[in-house]
Amino acid sequence: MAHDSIQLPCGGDGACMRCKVTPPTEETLTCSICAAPWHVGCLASKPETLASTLQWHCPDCSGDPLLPPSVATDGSSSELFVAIKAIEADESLTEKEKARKRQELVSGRVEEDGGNGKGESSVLDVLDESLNCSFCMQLPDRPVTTPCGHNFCLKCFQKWIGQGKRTCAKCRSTVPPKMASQPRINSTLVSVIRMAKLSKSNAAAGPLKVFHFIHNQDRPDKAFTTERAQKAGKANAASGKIFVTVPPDHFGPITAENDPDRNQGVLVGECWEDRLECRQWGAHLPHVAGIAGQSNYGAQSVALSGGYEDDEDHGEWFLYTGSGGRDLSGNKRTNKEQSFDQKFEKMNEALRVSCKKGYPVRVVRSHKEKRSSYAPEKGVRYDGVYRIEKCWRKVGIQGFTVCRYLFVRCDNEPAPWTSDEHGDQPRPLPAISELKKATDIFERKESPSWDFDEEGSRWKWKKAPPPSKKPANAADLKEGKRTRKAIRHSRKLSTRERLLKEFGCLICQQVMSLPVTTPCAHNFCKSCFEAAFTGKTAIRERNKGGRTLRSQKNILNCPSCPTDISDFLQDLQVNRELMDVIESLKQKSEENEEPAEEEPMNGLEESTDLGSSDEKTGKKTENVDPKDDLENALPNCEEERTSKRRKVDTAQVGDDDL
DNA sequence: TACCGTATATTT
DNA sequence: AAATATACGGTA
Repeated sequence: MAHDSIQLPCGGDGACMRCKVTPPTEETLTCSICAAPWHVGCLASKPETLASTLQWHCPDCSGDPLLPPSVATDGSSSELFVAIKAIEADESLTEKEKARKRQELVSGRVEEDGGNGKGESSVLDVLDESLNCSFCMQLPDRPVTTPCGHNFCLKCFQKWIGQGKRTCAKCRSTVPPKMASQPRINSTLVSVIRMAKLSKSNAAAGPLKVFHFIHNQDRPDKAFTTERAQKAGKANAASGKIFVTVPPDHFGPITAENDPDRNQGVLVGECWEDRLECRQWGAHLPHVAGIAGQSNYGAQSVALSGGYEDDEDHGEWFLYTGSGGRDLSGNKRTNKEQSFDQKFEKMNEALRVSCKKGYPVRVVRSHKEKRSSYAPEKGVRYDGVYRIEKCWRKVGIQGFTVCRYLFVRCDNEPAPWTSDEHGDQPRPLPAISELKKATDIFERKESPSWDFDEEGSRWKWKKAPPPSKKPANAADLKEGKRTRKAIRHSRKLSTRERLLKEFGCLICQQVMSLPVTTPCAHNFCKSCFEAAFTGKTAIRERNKGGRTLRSQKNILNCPSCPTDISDFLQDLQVNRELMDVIESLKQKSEENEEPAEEEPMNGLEESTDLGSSDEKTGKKTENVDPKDDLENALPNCEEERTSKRRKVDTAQVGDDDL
């Protein structure tokens, strides 16, 4: 975790890691998110108000999540400051209790929720009771799960690790090095928590908004152009039909109007197998290059694929590196070695134009980015739009100059890794320490074209987007016929049922019993999980096979991904917190047992029945696709999508067709 | 690890 | 209009 800030918290011994002094209590400040203590004297900016003191977020945490809107009142923060100190000094309290007390102090309430009487609303309580992160006592933000089955916020966990701890904060089990260095976000929990929150906030309001994670269902009309290309495999394939009708120089989200096939647009969280498939949905058109743009017009999208080691990903914001500086002679497509300096020209200039104008830039993340906690584990995922707030040049890791860009998220839909019900709100820019050594610093002077509209509480175009210079994809215009959208209805599931559905085992697809969570953040029934390894011993002799046999340790892969989880298998721990949640949900579901009216669940064939005379090869029927229902709970997280299964989500009420 | 079909921006 | 340069892919 490269911390950009030179501000540092106090270490395990209480000494400030920056100035090395152990500050007195009154000079320490505790982060309300990660609970780490900081030396006030070493902070660049101190909270000024009472409220902000109580809700103070440390530089690590505040660089990223929303800061509480700064309160205008000045204040004698001292009293509350003192109150907090008192709590912290109270030896009779456990850390947990302290954290809770702090929270209560801050919020001035004992427990959120309370009201809303209806049984439905208390699903949040169910999660709350079992799943809370023991650092901040909130439902985990970007939840990560230790092999011992305890759930924390990513940031709280990283903070803990950053203090040199290598044990679980809850049970003191050892945290494996891989988990410490590359914690994976547990997407099932992300979805479930968000869903629970949504169900609460929408209890009285309109239909529940669910974020679909839909897999690309069609293949290109013409996947290959030449025999040779076909033979050589996908890497050499022509990219095929573009399904959306936006022009190639379209900026911003792709909306339903431009998605004739599905009429829903490209939603945050959508995943594709590879860059070619991603391209077909228009999220990022170049199938090799990381930047889509034109130097005199702007950049529409970027990919984070781990190709540039200077990149630094913090989720809602990241530092991106320009392209070029590499020797591509010899017919190479990429080259890890940089051999000359980058300049603000071509694609790098295009990015600078988007910065200058404040255009929204679509961002996709690829599984190839291994250093980021926010990368999908497979394929390519659309993560929404970001703005480039500033750019500059600096000497990169390899010693040559690189162009740098600060991307900050500004999308109306929540990012795939948060459980927030809403998208971004304007956030303060993170402090970037490398700016001190930067040259050619460029910041936007004019007001951004894409900006937050306070009235509507949404991001939108404040100035007209630049006129497209290219024709919209004509492929779809040829047949005027609209795809008939499959009608899929199912009986309306209660919130609890839908939540339960999220807890599907990745193997049996039933609601998990005795759930276990792998270090790679996949969830299974304990029995299914174990069954997947029966007959495979932890020790195996490898007499054959071309390789030399080195360690005796068997490589046992997660059933959902290539991660070696043999260590995890050795000491299999049930995720009890998760299990408690499931049990409570089940129990309450049965209690409330309302006979739901069965509605016909019809065919949901995913629309391959294009009205046109397409030579659809009718392939892609690889999946038996058990019509979904509670029993066939398909987890709907992109991280969890392992096969070509299709998510059949039906939560939207008005999703009928023409 | 080597290698190549492709798409597109930019230059000729 | 055609040629060239470039690109954070993907596969055997």
